[in-house]
Amino acid sequence: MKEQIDICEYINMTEEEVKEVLKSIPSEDKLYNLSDLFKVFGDKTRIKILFALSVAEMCVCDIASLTRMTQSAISHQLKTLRASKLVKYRKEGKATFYSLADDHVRTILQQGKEHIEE
Amino acid sequence: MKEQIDICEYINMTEEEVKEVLKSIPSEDKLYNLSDLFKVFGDKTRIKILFALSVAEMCVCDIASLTRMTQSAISHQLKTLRASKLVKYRKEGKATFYSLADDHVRTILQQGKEHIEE
DNA sequence: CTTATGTATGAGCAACTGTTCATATGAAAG
DNA sequence: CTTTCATATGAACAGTTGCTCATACATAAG
Repeated sequence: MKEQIDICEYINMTEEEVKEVLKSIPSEDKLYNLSDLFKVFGDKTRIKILFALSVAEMCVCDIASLTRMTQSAISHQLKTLRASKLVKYRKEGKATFYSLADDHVRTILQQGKEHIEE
Repeated sequence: MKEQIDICEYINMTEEEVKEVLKSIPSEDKLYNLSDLFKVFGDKTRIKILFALSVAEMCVCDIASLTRMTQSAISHQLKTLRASKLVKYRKEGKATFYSLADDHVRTILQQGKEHIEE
């Protein structure tokens, strides 16, 4: 990231607009967290898991069975989903049951679906 | 992706639930498009651009200036954003002006922001 | 104790991604 | 025509990612 303001000769905006635009761009820190969050949705296996969990709580082997993925692959991805707080879990004997953490997940998936279906 | 149904001895769900879960998982084709869409949001530079454009239409050099990125980097990313139909553009003389394609973009960004701010 | 089952995790590797650099294209000005 | 400015794009390279395989851990059963 270089110092690079004014690469073009003029800016096609009023100073007022420039201020507003700069204000609208979140801090580096938030941008980092935000892009990290969306990266999690950017994988077929993980959205598959999220769609499945949006219906019912499931244990790891259930998820692996129904998504037709290996236990290891699912376990690795659940770790990612846990880290982003998109799923929560509870242990019961040998099994671990996962479910969606909150409703933002459903909303984001829904909006995405609407966008591609247009 | 291997044949891998029934990796565990029993499924902890009723047949009814299994059916519902399988119904909730979109087709491979849709999963591909969906994860591709979210991948686009999974990059700091691109969300920066989207936040900027959510305020005002801007030309490439404006975006580069205000996001403090090189013209080339921005141009490459705008290509990605165009491909996902998240931005639209119009040419005017030497310049190309970009703007947001629709409101799903704003909603998705907003929901993401809410999630990380909790 | 030993064994079996469900889950988690580290290493390794192929595939993908985002940037830089060099260059091409296209429109306006001289 | 040539030059200049705004934008687009291809190649190359470093960094990242998601899988598999092997293995470790934890709980339950024998």
